[in-house]
Amino acid sequence: MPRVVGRGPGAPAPRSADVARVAGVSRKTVSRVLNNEPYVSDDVRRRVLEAAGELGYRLNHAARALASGRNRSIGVVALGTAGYGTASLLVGVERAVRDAGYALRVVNTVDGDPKGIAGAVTSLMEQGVDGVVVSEPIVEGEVSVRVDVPVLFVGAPPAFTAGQTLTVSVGAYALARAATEHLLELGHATVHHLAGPQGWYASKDRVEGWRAALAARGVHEPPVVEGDWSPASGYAAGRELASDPSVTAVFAAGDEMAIGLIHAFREAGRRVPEDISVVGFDGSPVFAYVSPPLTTVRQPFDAAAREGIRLLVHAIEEPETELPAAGEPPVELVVRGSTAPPPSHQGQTALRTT
Amino acid sequence: MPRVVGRGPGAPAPRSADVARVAGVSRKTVSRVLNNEPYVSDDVRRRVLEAAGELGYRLNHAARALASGRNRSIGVVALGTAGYGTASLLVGVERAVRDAGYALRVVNTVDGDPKGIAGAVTSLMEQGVDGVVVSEPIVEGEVSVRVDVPVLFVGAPPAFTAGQTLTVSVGAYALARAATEHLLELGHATVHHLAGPQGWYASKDRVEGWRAALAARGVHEPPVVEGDWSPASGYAAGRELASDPSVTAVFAAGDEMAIGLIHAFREAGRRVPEDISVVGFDGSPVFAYVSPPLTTVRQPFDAAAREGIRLLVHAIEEPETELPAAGEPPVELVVRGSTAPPPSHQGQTALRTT
DNA sequence: TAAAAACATGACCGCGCGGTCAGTGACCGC
DNA sequence: GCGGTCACTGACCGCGCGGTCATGTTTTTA
Repeated sequence: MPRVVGRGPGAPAPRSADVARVAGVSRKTVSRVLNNEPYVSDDVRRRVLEAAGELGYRLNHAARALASGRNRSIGVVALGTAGYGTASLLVGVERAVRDAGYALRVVNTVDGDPKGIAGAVTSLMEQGVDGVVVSEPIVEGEVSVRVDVPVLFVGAPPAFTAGQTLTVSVGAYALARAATEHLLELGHATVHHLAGPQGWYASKDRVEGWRAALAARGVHEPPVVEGDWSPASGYAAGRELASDPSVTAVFAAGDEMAIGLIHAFREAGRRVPEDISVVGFDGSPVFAYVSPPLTTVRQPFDAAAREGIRLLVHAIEEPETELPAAGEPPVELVVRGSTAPPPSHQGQTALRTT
Repeated sequence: MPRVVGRGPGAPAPRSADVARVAGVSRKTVSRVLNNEPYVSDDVRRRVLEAAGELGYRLNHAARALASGRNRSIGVVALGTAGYGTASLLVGVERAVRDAGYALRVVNTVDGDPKGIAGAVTSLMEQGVDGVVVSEPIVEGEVSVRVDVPVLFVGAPPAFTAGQTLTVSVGAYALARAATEHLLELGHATVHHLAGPQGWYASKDRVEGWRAALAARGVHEPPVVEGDWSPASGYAAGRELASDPSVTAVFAAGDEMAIGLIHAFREAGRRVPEDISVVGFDGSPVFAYVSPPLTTVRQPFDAAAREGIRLLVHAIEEPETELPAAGEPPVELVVRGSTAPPPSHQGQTALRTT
């Protein structure tokens, strides 16, 4: 059973001066050891660390931040939903931030509303962060925030005006294109697209990747259907699309929307994948275990988070030097059971047994 | 498009003294306004806030923390997975913490390993938090950490030894009992249980709720099958259980495990819910859209987070007074399509058409 | 009309660190 | 023996705020 040991009410927390006294060195030397500065012998370093351990000394980050002006912490503006995508990204960011030796502060926004983002960023600036991460799904609209630290936009196009702003791609364009091409290669005449909400960058990249794949084959581009990432919105879209017999393949901009879509198709008597193929977007592992198992493209959340934090930390610690270029992440298509050739190509496979 | 406006390199951030100068008041009065202390006229308050807005003044939390000893921030030890449960809880905690006027610091642990938790708590203490939340799924084992702030355990039994430790229930026992009773009421002779990993509190409560429901009806208790929360482990368990014809109802300790379970049953030719009923645990909305739609019990993440943070903030701000008692959250059973009477009761419903 | 409250000032301390500076040995190679 | 690098010491400043104290100045109340 986890046990929590209190310190006892009367004992004040030890300070670096206490450590110095116990180790028999000067306070400055303790500071050198704790900050890995040079000109400290191994023997003294060991003694200082021993004394710190003995006393249960913990560095006071607030005092350090005040004195040095550096906080060793990074703030993230996240979308306050429990979806697989946003949660994965947050987990990846936390790990990358931690590995870089920084602490993480989180502020959620209820939706991607620009005012909410501005407020969240302001709140983070007050808390004293050295850098800010704005997590993938952000909405268009003017957001003017005074920021004097580098800002990383995950999954946004690299087109911002002022300040130290960075972007890291999650490869959404390429993933959307790969998903669409997969369906075209199976023989579908065209591919419909169930997109995310208008104005979200996350939606836009996927629409463009889908569009590019269709254009490359000179295929007719059907109108985009719009959802809101929720399975319910996928279900609603599916009820519309099911009534159109020309629909044989749909690329959904999110796994959960794809699940709603498939449910609506089946309710309408359209089998998946025999009558209609569906590809999702994200790569949630659990949808390998539904029927049909969902074909999807995997977003490289961990890689994007690591790469993004690498850029951000570089911008924080060495603002002068050029930023190392970020490589595009690999495209990973996960073919499972929700995609197949269109009905017209299925004569020989004898799937019409119902 | 979001625009980020930098401050211009040469301008240092304004301080409270600058605000005081512009507003024509003393620095102490500015401090009073910002901390909502009494003895400030409305007129002065307004002038101070105007001056602050004009200068783009932002309070320096590090300096405040150093001077006052209070950080106005709460740390969370979370499980570093992207599952619906953990993500929902984190979102709920973030909102509750923010509403209480505190900032949130997050540290993930790779698994529920006690050493990891100890390290995470230490890291939070260094960062200077006024309270710590240890998120639901923690493992047994001695974890001795020096903590001098209140600690909230979410979903753990209220049995800790020292220090200011609080617990808040997510009602897992009652939910597990309700899930099991639902299956028994449908006429199943007994209910099997696919549990989470041994040693996790989250598992234990659910096992006990299930056991209590069986005992209350004097029903035989089959051996517990153990998974690791993943759909893959549910699938593996399902392959075992499917070979036993006496299995007609399973209560899984997580929605994702339930999904894996159902997949295995169907592969083995056992229909759900006609041959075997399955109930999950969590209430992820997306599983309303798979076939069969998953019957489950909804964990009150938001309510538990709010209640827990209320207790924690109370312990932080008024350590002397007694803690207000926490009410048990309501039990919410979501009956969907994965549960039905056992095969022996289905003669009249004509479901045997294959 | 006097006392008491409310409203505000200004000066100073200190929170626990990082940073700077001047200075001291001890060891090194030449 | 000389300068030079390394490994420290000790003293002091200041980061930006909260808190305390002594000292008013206005408004409200008895």
